[in-house]
Order: sequence, then structure tokens, then C-alpha cells
Amino acid sequence: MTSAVNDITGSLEDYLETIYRILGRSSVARVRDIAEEMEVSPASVTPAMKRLAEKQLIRYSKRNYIDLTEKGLFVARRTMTRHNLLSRFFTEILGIDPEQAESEACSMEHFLSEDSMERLAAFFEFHAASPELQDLLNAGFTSCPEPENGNDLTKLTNLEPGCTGTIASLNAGRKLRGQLIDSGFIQGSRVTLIRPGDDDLPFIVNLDGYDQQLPTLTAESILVHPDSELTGEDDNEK
Amino acid sequence: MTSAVNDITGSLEDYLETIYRILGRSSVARVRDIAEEMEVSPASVTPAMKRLAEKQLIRYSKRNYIDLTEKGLFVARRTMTRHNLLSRFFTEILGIDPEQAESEACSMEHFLSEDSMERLAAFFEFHAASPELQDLLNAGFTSCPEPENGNDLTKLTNLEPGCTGTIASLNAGRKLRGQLIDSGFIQGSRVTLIRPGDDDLPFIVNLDGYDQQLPTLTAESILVHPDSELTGEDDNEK
DNA sequence: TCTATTTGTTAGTTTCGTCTAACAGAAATA
DNA sequence: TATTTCTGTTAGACGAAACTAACAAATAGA
Repeated sequence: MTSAVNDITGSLEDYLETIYRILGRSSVARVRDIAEEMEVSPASVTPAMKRLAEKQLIRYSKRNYIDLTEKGLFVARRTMTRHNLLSRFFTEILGIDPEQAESEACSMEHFLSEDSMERLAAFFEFHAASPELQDLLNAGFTSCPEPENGNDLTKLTNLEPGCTGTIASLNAGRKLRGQLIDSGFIQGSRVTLIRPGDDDLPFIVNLDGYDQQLPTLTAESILVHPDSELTGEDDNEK
Repeated sequence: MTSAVNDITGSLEDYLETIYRILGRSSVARVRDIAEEMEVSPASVTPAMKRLAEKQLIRYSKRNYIDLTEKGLFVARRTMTRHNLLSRFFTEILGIDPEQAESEACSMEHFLSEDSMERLAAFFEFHAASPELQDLLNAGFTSCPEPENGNDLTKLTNLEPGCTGTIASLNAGRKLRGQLIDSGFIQGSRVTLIRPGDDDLPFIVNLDGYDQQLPTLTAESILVHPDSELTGEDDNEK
């Protein structure tokens, strides 16, 4: 239940990956090296090695060098690949700080499914081969939320009471934007206007079944597509 | 160390999120509901509730309904949002099966940083607003690995011995492709040709410091950009 | 009202993964 | 050779999170 893949835990996968890294450069792997690289006490490494040896993932005898078995090599390499895919997605696509990306990849790598690996790999192939995609992503991330073609886009404050809309974008500064996102206001979320913000009564919307108050000014920075404002709405309801 | 955020563990975050979900539809949350939704024994729920109450995230008194505090509501909502961002990324962008995406999102949600949330949210805003991006991604994922503009792209087998290249794409069927990816052959990986595949001696390349054997036919399906084949290579070396 | 069922809690166990402190083997140095 | 230092292991503890089994409270039925 800890790891999505095999019957190996995330922690053991980390040990395996570390051994892989060390052997990729150092010809031998010792308890000390592993402990250092993982910032863990050497006393924690020994029992982990025992568990890995039990599962036939490493060759390990007391007080001796540590080596990966075929099976261990396979698992380690796959984990490493998952790590790289995630880390690169965070840095190259999302533009996250490399150090932070490493740490996130480290935590998440144990759960990435085979299918997702495949799709992410395909994404990178396409991304590398397509200057158009690169340009689009660069533009999309450097420019502001985009004005977008007028369509039926409107401020959340313009929604009719009782009506529901789908969030298209947030037109707010970094801090407020972060708060809104934390609160669930992301593109695609559906919000229902409960009470429009009168003079000093706060604006109230429903999201996920919860009513949330928003300062009217904040609500104005949320752009939505109203759901079938006037036309047949018997099509999208459940 | 378990959760990237607060001092709350992933497990507790899951409980909080479940309570959030239940209260979003049911007006009250009981131990039973939580146990059912999380597929966990009721005896596991009680101690979790105690831990959450200790941390002031829920209001909980023995044998009574469970309610989120302000702080708990905030954490739950943020977790929910991380979950949604990840789940939607897997389904809408990568095209993963929704059920699998849910499960992956569930495991990973505890580790997504604030920055990554922000960037992912921006990605969705841009994606929703940009038909070009949507078209590109659809095309990129439905079509084959792309022929790509001839450039300096070549089969891995054409690399000079001792030379290094960067993988551009894999031109292989589903199964082989999956195996290659597991073994670390993804776009952007750097591989060095150790020994070209003679008649029956297998092809050997180095990746991550490890020599790997490949059937020549397999190696031919890996397309690479040779690293500065003839021109100055004193620039990229360490 | 009394019993049966549902629901929640407690107690006790297990597994995992970490730690510190103490000890044992190996290597390096005097 | 004897001693110090480095390295690895063991023992013992702890906290988190799950489980089963037994018990207690509350609700519902008869």
C-alpha cells in the first residue's frame, strides 16, 4: 500500500536507487556511502540491506561490499527513470527550481505508474521535437493569464445567483493567486454563486459543497464560463 | 519527512481530505463513513481522529460527529486541490485511465509543493484557453513518435564507438518501448556507445555509468542526437 | 422494557523505519 | 605488536499506522 508498484516499500526503493547511483560512479558501495548519501544513520542502513537481501534485490553479506542483483538492478533503474521523468517534468516543463524539483521527484517517484511513465516519456519526446510546443509553453508561462477570446467569459461577480460556472482563469497577483488556488479555485472547478456581494455583505460561492466567502474584489479576479446561461441545461446536469 | 508540507503525515492528510469530502455532501461525518470511504477498519479511525484533534485540525469528542476546524478546513481544501490538480494532469494531459489517475493522485498529493501547484494551475489555465496547445498535445500523443526534421538525428547504432549522444525518441512498439523506458532510455538521456553490435556479439551502451546490452535490432529503434560529432567538444565536457 | 444490532472505543499485536548507544572487526599508525 | 581510528552491527527504544478481538454505548425492534 505504500508503493504503487511491486511489494517493495518506498524506503527500500530509495535505498536501491541510492546503491544504483553509487555503483554508477564508484565501483563499490559501502554502508557508509549509502548512509551519507541518504542522510541517514549507518545503523538504519544495515536492517534495510537485510530486507533488500531477503527480497533478492541485492547481494549482501555482513561487513562486505553491496551489489545489486539482476532483479535489483532492474527495479533500481526503473525507479531512477521515474525519478528523472518527474524531476525533469518539474524543471523543464513547469519551471520549478531544480533543488525543489529533486525533492518532489524523490517523494513521488515511488507512485508513478507504468502507464504514466510511458506517457510522460512520450510527452518529452514530443516536446523535444516540437519547437511550436516549446514556444507555446514558454509563452503561456511567461505571459499573464491571457485575455482569451471574448467568448462567454465573465467575472465571477457577474454570475446570476444560483447559477454555476466553470473557472477559466485567475487574474490576480502572486500572493492572492496562491491563496485562491489553495482554496480550490483552479481552472475547471465549478462554482455556484450563492449570494452576490452587496455593499458590505461578502460575496459567497459554493465549491465542492462548501460555501466560501470572498471579498468582492477577490471574486472579480476570478474569470468563469457560465454554465449554459440561457440555453438548455438539461444536458449537462446529472 | 513523510509529508512535504506541514508537520502532518500523509495518512492524516488523507483522513482530513476524506472528512472534507464527506462533509461536502452529507452534513455529518461519522467514524463509520470515514472507515468505509478509506477502506480501513473503524479501529484505525479512532486513533487517527485523536491525532487530528491534538493538532487542532478537527473537533472531535468521543462518540460524536466529527467536524473540521478552520485550520483543518484549510489543510483539507489544499490537499483536495493538490489531488485534483494531479488527477486532472494525469487524465486530461497524459490521457491516463481515470481510476488509475485517482490512485496515483492519492499517493502523490501529499508531496506537491506550493510552487508546483501554482505552475500546474497556470498550465491548466493556459491549456484551457489555448486551442493550439490542445491540438498540439492531441496530435503529439495520438500520432507516432514523429519523423522530425532530419537534423542530425540518427540511429543509436550509427554512433561512433566511444561517442555520446542524447536520446531523441524511441521508434518501437508498445511493449519494447515500455522495456526501454524502464531501462532508462528516455528522451534526454545521454548514452555512450561502448561496443557496436557485430554479427552476433550484442550491442553495448553506457547509461548512468552502467553498461547495458541491447539486441542490435532494439538499438536501431533508439534515435539520438550525437554530441558534437565532429566539432568542438571541449565545451560540453566536465 | 428488554434484547439485538449498529457503531465506536480500547487493548494488544505487528510491521516499518528511524534513532542512539554500545560494541566488534579491520585498517592505519605508532 | 599495541593502540587508535574508521566502519559496521547489534540491541533497545520510539512513533506512526495499520490490524484483530473484545468490549461498551446507543439505537431500533419486538
